Amino acid sequence: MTRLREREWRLSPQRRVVAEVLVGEHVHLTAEQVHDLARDRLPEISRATVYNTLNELVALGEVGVVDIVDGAKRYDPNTAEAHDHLVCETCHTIRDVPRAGTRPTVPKRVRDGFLVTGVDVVYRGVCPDCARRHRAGRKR
Amino acid sequence: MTRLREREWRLSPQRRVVAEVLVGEHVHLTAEQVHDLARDRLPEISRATVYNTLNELVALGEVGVVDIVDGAKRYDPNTAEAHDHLVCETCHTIRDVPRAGTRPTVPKRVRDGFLVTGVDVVYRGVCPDCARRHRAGRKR
DNA sequence: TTTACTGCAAACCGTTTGCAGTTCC
DNA sequence: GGAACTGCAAACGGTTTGCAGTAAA
Repeated sequence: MTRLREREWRLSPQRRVVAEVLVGEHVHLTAEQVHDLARDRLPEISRATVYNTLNELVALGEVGVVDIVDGAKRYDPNTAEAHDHLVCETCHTIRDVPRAGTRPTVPKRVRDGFLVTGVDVVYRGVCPDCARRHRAGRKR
Repeated sequence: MTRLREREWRLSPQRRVVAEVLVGEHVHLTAEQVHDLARDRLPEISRATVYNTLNELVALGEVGVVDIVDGAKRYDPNTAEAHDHLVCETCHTIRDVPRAGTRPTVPKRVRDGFLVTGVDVVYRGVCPDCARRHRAGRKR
């Protein structure tokens, strides 16, 4: 992540911190979460700079945007391998799902001149934690 | 659409108009578009009422929400048969895609206690009109 | 008559933008 | 030194909400 950028980018403390916050597996932070985490390391960083930096990282292809739940975009540093998402309808956490087997396709009759360039698959459900909490709730 | 509702709902001119606007095939209107069309028939109808009514129709299961492009939710009256969506990245129009063949599933290892209740598939690409316009643009 | 719905306007949330000041190269 | 970046605050687009008034049953 760091390497590539040094060739394209003016490196500022703010940008470094935003990039660092996004390192990891199964990371799908909202802009606000990124801002909070970034402020832990660099208290003066502004919301505008976080948004600007996130948009630049997206434009550079360094992070992806996941916009499948509750209004707020999530930023996903895993652009290396294509993957789908499994989202909990209750707590809105997201789990990455590696792609396996055949991908769904649009039947020829329906496609009809439409150039299809990609497919997004989103699985929805209830995560183990929320399922447990829900069971506990009923019992009480 | 009308029938079911009469058992659940207080029927007002505003609500009737919103419901009527949403009748049809391949209908994926934004709230604002619904408001505009509704005003053609009932000029005094307010934005708030349109939003309230749309939310009620969604809660009743009479219409679905499609939230896959450019910030604004689309309202989809086709809840009878499950279908996927094909969206043009350029003009943001949406085409319904009937489901055929097998649906993608989450590998057991990844699922791991997560209860999966649904899968959304979104195909992205360029519609014939936009592709044509794009070609014309290059030629010029 | 009563309860539920409407319209208005203000509030809201996530995000973007204009601008003056600052920093990186 | 100059272009590029930052922070602030205001503006934005889509959506929701509080409230006083109105209308469906």
